[in-house]
Amino acid sequence: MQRPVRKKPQTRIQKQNISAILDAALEVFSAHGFRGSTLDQIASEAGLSKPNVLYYFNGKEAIHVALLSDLLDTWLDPLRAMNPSGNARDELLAYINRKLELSRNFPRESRLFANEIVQGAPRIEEFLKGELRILVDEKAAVIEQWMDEGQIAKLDPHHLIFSIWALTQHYADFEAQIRLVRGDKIKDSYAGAQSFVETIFNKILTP
Amino acid sequence: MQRPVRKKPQTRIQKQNISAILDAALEVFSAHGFRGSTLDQIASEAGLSKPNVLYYFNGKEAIHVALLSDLLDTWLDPLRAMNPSGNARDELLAYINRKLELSRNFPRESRLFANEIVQGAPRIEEFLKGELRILVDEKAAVIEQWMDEGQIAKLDPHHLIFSIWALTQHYADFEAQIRLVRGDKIKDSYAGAQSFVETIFNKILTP
DNA sequence: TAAAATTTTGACCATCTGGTAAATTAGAGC
DNA sequence: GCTCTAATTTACCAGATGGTCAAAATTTTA
Repeated sequence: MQRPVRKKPQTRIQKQNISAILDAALEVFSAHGFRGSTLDQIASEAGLSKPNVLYYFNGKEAIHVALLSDLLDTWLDPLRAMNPSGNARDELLAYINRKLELSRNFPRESRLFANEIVQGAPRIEEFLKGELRILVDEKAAVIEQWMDEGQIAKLDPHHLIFSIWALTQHYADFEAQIRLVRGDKIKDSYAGAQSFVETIFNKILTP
Repeated sequence: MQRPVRKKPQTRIQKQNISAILDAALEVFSAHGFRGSTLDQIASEAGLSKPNVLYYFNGKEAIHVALLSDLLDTWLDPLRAMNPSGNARDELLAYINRKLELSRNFPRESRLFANEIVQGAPRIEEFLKGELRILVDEKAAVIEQWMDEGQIAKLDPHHLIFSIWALTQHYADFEAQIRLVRGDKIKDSYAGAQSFVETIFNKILTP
């Protein structure tokens, strides 16, 4: 009678359905937020019945938690990859590009995250003031070091990081606004975004 | 038997209650999104009973629409106020400061807007591709003119506007993230924000 | 102050939603 | 094929939620 819940996928059907549910849930949660999403929507999107979905997860909350856990893990990677002993400008621009790529390739994940934050981050508070904060403080110190060495312009390193987040995530999180304001003029809004963001950060970082 | 619905407030009680409801709804909607908010929450926050709230508005949707209408109107003002015959850098920096002030003074309104956009802007699509788009295109042309005159650096004017939105709204919309990442170190996160944003846009705009 | 109009309330609904239990079906291993 | 387990479905339920209605209370007006 042991449910597959909270055990790593074993059978092929489990792997397949759990991944279908998570993908469906990402679609739905990122578009409507946690409370705005229903199990019926997720089930239907996954091509399963509601009770069948609940056979694989202990509840709506559990699906959401599973999604966020997966996400938060990869969310830190781009910042973590910034190398303190590398060249300041190169490292920062590479970080910016990694963030922009993340927004381009995983817009649903970005919006899932955005939904959480806009609504006060009730479910990821611990992550933000724990892991993320430690990493940010650490990298801010690195950036400050680079500034002291004169490699890049002197700015508030925390605000610099925030500005990178703001600009890169904006293209995923506010995609609807950009698309509607620009109309059908532009196919891939990231094309221009990439070169624009690179240009302005080059200016920003120049001492 | 005529309900006060959709008539401009007349009696003192109407004025008072309608404004209490809108304020409560702003609080609740901006924190939980449309579907995440309940009439009970709004009623309780407004200090009224649910049927009493529905005496003043034709339903949950109507309250939301009323809020957004009020908001969208003022949302355009800062951009609209940009004077084509003024000095480019001064006008842009003034615009940036107006947007930042709006985020600082009306964070709930900003988050209400953000919630809408992140979730695909279902209720303000017409506004975005109508009024907003026209205004943006118009102002983008002005900015391009300034660039051609050599007053400021040549950049994609649309992306420049998006970057201003991204940076200024970030402080309101992602306030939770900033607060939790920075911890209790900082009292007013806007203090640093204002000078940071001004600094980097000065660099960005320099030819 | 009495009549008329406005405001508020309490009791109620229909529907939606997250979730459960038991029974049924499909699949894997032998 | 047979058995045991995994997977799926059908039928439900309890609580939440948006909304209604008529009666009661309050305010305004004459």
